[in-house]
Amino acid sequence: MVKQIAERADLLPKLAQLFRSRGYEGTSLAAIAAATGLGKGSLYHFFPRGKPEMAQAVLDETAAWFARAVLGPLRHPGPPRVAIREMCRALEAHHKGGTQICAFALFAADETQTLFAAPLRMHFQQWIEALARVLVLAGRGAAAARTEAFDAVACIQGAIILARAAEDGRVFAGAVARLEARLCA
Amino acid sequence: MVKQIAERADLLPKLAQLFRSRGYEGTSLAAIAAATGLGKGSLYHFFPRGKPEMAQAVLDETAAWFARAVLGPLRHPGPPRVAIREMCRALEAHHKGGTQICAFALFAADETQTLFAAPLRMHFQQWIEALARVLVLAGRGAAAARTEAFDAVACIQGAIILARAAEDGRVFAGAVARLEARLCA
DNA sequence: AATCTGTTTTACCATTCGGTACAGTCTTAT
DNA sequence: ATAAGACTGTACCGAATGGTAAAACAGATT
Repeated sequence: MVKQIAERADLLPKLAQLFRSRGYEGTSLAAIAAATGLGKGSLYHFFPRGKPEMAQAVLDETAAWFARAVLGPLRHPGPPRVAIREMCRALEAHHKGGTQICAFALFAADETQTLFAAPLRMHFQQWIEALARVLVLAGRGAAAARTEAFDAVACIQGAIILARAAEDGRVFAGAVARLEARLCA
Repeated sequence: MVKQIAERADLLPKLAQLFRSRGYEGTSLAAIAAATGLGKGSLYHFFPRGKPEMAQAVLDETAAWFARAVLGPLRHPGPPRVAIREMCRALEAHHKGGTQICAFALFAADETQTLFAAPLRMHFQQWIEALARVLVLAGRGAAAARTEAFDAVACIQGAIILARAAEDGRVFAGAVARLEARLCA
């Protein structure tokens, strides 16, 4: 086995940061090459199908993180408030005060990329369902739990947008704190 | 005065639709020319400074609509629940079941367009403040009204994202209905 | 030393990008 | 009638786009 000087996985964080801060269309291969220090040829060695494959890889990695850091605690048996707390901590860390937009929300806004539609729908659906189940464990009725879970996820996504517009990271932390209190009530 | 065959204002709806569905970077002049039926030369007649001016015009028009249809009722003296109802009806109509993203949210996600940062910040700030004032009239304390107004706006923005991801307009209508009930409680 | 494999570099391609130049066509005022 | 101004279509520009081809390089294996 030949030692890999650079690995695909090493590029993903920088790729994710680029896409999340400038959008899919707004991120050029030249910008990616500059940010990673690799030529376009090298990029195509790791992602033979180009930019769409890079975006897909970012989405896959984000989905993996999300399954581990959010869905995991939510689905794990245990006190509801612990699961909710872990979800909130993970979100705060991932979005860094709301300055980093959700990669899924980014592609949800862009309807030209219909190839991402299915994973997107699944992502939010799984999130809402897992959170609703926790809320049922916390004593809510089935229907109320589902609507409350939807509103909670919506509130998170909206708070990221508002935090970016306000250019103030504290508003995101505040929104998450209020959400946690509301869900644990 | 020479009669204007086409007016700038006539182009704005199509421009808004393009930007809102494909993003700023994702909307090319060729696409705009095709959608409007005008050549690039004609477009530059109405918008001498090109694409940024077109986006600015869309933002301005959206801001005008928003001031009329949302801020107006919120600031008008009258029963709080009437103001809230008018806001919700206006949002439902404007976003057409969540299929049409908020033009402001669109540019909030894209940090490359820093020239839109100030209007963006003002837009959401004014909205939250106006709604908070209505909630104070409805009996809330000042601090609670402000956080509740923030969460309400965040919930709206997030619901649009979720509605687009789910490709189901009903979820947006449901979220707005729940919001109205919550605010009027 | 020669080979092999994975990686990087460089140069290049066709297309599209935002934007410009300008000739020409309308409509209206004089 | 004619001049002036409002508008339109076409052709074009340099730069940047996403993407490709292949030579060159490095490290391990033989």
